[in-house]
Parts: sequence; C-alpha cells; structure tokens
Amino acid sequence: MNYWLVKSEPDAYSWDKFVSKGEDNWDGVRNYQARNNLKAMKLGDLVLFYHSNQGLEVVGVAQVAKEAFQDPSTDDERWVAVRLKAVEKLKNSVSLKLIKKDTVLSNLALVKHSRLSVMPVNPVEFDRIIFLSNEK
DNA sequence: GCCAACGTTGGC
DNA sequence: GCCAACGTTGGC
Repeated sequence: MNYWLVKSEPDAYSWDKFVSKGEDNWDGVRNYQARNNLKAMKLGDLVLFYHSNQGLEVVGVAQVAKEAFQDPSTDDERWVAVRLKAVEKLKNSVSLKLIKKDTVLSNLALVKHSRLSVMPVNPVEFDRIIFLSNEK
C-alpha cells in the first residue's frame, strides 16, 4: 500500500465539503508530476488531505476509491482523475509549521516541493503525521 | 532545443 | 498583497 498527500484550498474545496459528499472525484489536476502521482494511486491507498493557502495543515485522511480514469472536467486525454472517499478527520490537524519543525518530516515533498499538489508520502512520514495528530 | 517572457501556486 | 519558485509557452 502506498501513501499520498493532496492539497486543496479550503476556499475552493474544503475537507468539510469533501466529507459532506462522502466521496468525490479528485479532478482538475493540470500538472504532469501531480498527474503521474494520480496515475500511480492504487485502490485502498491512503491519502492525507491538506489545506493550502488557508489553514496550512493536514486535516484528514481519505482513501482511493477508484484508480485513475479520464478527467471528466476536460476532453484533453492527457489528464486523469481518481475517486477519493473520506476516511477520518484527524483528531488534531497537523500544521505546516509543525511539519517543518519535525525532523522525521523534513524531507516531505510538501516542504521541499511546495507547489506540487499531489505527492507521495512514505510510510514512516505517514505514521508520523498520524502520530502527531493524536498528540496533545 | 534554448531561453525569455509570462502565468500560477502557495507561504509569508 | 508580495514575491520566490516553478511550470509552460512560443519565438528563434
């Protein structure tokens, strides 16, 4: 099983909106690297949901409900979407600030490649974020 | 195939 | 609102 992190601006599409739908297509990605990551997602993979621009924190966990298919928001065959379903909201969201301070997470693509909107997360990093979300 | 110009993302 | 980092476009 693989782990991922996706970003969304809460103004455009928040975690709460996602939860209210239960599951939804993750489409509109127009970046090759991010698209390649979407294509690599397998059914059942877990996906961290991060709020960019506002919030700047990991807020919940989703799961891949359907592997890559033609992005329904465009006819351009280059782009794909996946279907994600909500799994759980983190007990405490994990802020970018905290992630940056954490030595285990210092190589996270979120920190090193801040503009990438869909990125892989290794199991150690994933566990660490879950661990941090349960602290306090 | 290079690179300048331009557009976008996202943290601050 | 600014701007650094990065991706894309298009002229040559």
